[in-house]
Amino acid sequence: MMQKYIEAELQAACVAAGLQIDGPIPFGVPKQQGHGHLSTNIAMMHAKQIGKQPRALAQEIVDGVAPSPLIAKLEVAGPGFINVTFSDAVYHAMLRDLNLLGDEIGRSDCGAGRTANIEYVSANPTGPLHAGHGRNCSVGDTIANLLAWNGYGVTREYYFNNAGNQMNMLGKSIYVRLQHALGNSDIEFPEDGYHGEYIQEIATALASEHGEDLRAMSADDAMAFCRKAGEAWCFESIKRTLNALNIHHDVYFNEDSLYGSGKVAATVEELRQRGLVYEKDGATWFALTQVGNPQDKVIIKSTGEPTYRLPDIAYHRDKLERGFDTVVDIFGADHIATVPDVLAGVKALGFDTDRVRVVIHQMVTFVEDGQVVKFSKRSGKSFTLDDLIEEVGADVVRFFFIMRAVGTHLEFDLGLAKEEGDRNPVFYLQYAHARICSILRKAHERGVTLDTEADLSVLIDAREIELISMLSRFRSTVERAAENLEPHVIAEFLRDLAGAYHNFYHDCRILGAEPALESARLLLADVTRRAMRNGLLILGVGTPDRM
RNA sequence: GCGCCCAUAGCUCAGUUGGAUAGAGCAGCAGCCUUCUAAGCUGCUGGCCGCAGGUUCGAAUCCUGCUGGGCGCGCCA
Repeated sequence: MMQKYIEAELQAACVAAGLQIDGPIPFGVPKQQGHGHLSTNIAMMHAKQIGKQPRALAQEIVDGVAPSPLIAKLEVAGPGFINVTFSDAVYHAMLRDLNLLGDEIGRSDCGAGRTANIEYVSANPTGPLHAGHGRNCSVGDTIANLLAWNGYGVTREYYFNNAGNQMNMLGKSIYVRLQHALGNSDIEFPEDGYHGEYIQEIATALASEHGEDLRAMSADDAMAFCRKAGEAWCFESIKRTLNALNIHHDVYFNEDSLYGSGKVAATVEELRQRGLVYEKDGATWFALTQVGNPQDKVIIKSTGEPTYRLPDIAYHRDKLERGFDTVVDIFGADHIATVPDVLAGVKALGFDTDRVRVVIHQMVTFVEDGQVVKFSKRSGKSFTLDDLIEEVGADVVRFFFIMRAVGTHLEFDLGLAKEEGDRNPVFYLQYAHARICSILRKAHERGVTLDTEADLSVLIDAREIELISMLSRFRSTVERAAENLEPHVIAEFLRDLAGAYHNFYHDCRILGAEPALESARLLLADVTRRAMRNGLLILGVGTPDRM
């Protein structure tokens, strides 16, 4: 935002100095105080090609910029940086512009006219979501929010399979528990069955509600009944959990529909026509080695059933055919193996794989009191996402799961998450928001009203300027986070924003200051409130008015 | 063995796509509330950016090779 105030001037000066510049001038925000508000290395980048010393070239450029009331200082520093220090008036102008954005502050239209499909969660209905699923849920939903905030038409999608072996095993597991509940204790529980407590819960419910009917059924019918009831139970559980996290999908896509529509068969056929499919050992293979992948993979088993790979390819093709400009997949690191196969598949079918963006998040470790907490999905003592939400709250769950870069292993500190105090980073942000709301309430009580026309030139404290500077970076930060599909960038930004506000709050008295100053500071606080609120909304975290 | 990810302060992590003296939080130490929320603020302590080379004006960042850890490598998803 600051750049537009200086870029044209510098561009002209560069041309005058004999530089050929294509594209915008690169700017950075110096981290060091005393290096100005904005910095460019343009002279260092081009010094060599026109045979000048970097510092000399930088000086030449600086000399070519006409004095302006907007620029307080323009100087050459270090090996050849050009540092720009704006006058306070620039910040006052920026704050005025930011205020005019109202509740839309932080919103961008850089994705306008484009559509994006984000597929996340996508757990099969074989059980409740476990705590580790929280990362996929939170990352996916936050990315969807980010794209929406940048103007994309966003579709949130959940892909599931309710027809495979896993579902049969779910039905069988429930069936056996049910038989036990009905008194047939001689049936053995399947080796690789689902051991979770919820299986027992479902079985007990079925026994009491449909015991007589089930007794009358054949084993196959009863098992099918159990499978169906199990699926319904699991889906209800999953949706309830997602609801608690404020996650709502637009589309639930059933893998099964790809068979009904003939898309799976068509995919095999088209790959075959391109010479990428062959039969071996009774199975049908996808010749991935022909497109540069390390090994061929089975897409239809000798039993006639497809492996997950085939419908996955058909599914991605379907998403691309639905016309989304961008198709985003959110996968855990344990599913990384499918990515090259699926991409190779859709590429072989003639689609541009640049439209597909795969976010792979690393695994989560839960830690308490310095000890790693071990949970095994099959042990029966699983740690569900519901348990986690109950323990630490939905806001903390969402925030903790997105506060680290997706590519790094996430250590989820349960002790820290449970603290409702100053050590907990979520509260630091919410506290800043609540504090501002409190002041606005108090101002209202005192009859002090928000004045959009307030004279902002009285804001000259370093804390005030720093806070405005932070606010001015909000939109570009949201754009960058969306562009790179990096939710944690927002969390980092909001921490800095909250810090800048707390500093301002501490040093600059608002209520009771000189009327002009009070008015200007109140406006600054309110713009900060809206930015903080929108940032928290992007993260799907609550925005309490008081704490 | 092969593929992907990671390695930065005692701990957990940032680092604006290659910039200046590498930053936060927590932990530790020392301060700040008769005034808008102290869930806050200020200061101090703390570093071979895993190791070794390379690329260039300049590398935590890019390339190569190691070391250590995570996740995968199925006619499971």
